[in-house]
Amino acid sequence: MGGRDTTVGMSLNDVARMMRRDFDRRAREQGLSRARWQVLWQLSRRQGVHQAALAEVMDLAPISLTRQLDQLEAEGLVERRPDPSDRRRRLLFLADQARPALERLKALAEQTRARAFAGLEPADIDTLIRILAAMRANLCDRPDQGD
Amino acid sequence: MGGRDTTVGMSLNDVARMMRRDFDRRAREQGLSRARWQVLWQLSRRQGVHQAALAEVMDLAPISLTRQLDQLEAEGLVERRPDPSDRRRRLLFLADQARPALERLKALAEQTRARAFAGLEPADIDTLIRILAAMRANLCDRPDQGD
DNA sequence: CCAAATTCATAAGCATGCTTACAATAGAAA
DNA sequence: TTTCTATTGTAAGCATGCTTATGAATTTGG
Repeated sequence: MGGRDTTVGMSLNDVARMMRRDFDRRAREQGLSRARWQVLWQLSRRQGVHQAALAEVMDLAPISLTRQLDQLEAEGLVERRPDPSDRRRRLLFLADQARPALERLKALAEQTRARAFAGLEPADIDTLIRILAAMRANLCDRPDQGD
Repeated sequence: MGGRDTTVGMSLNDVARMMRRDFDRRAREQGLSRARWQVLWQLSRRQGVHQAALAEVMDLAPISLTRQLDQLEAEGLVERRPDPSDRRRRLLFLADQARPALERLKALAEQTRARAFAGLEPADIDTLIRILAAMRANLCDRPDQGD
């Protein structure tokens, strides 16, 4: 059937989903979804980016980010300011008010990580990192490959 | 920053997303999305399951599966028959008409797999399989862990 | 400098997942 | 048997991603 290798991809997907789900379950009690937390997390280290650049970094369609930002701005967790040098742009800033939630969620991510990697040798984790980096390089851009 | 390990989880998620995206791009030209293809694929090896069981296997909420099946049934790719022994249930069958598409999509999945794992040693792939299995076991069920 | 092409943010509308709620049915308890 | 409980499939409505389209602003070519 040749399905074994195909199954690796599925397993990868499964495990990624299980990690997301574990984190979501924790984050939910904090009133922040993963999607929203990731915006805050990226923003915390890129104060002043404009939306298109942040969408690029997050590998999200700009419109998808727009909607998250609408919500986060309405809740006072994010601030959008006009860019004086380009009136199309809006520059993004993390509101100080978002910091505590950000820290809480970071701790939750650590819990999920700890659970997922429990019992694995550091060497295994290093190997995983190396494999994932190679796979990422293989899959980057160039939409015409595969055989 | 302590962020390195958290980043492994993110990388895993990223790579899984990149694989999904690569496959989606290929599958799109066939008129079948990943979500729909996965239903057919699972069904092909589980003829006659009922919906709740299939949802369980696919780790999907039953209602999510219901909608896919509505569509697939309307297109003649899936057949729903009443279960004579339980009138609540509807048993699922893959229509013969779905076989060719299924085979095509399986080939596409193989292309994505080949691209993702290009240049990796078989030993690395085995390691990846082992690590993913361990992680899966770590993350299975039991919603109260993590520290 | 002006017209054309590009970029930015956003809207409209679809796809697919979820939670919650419900009616029909099956099974267990009495 | 009758009643209570659990299971099955589904509806309604939300969350979050996407594609495609659009207006405003910028950049580029001439």
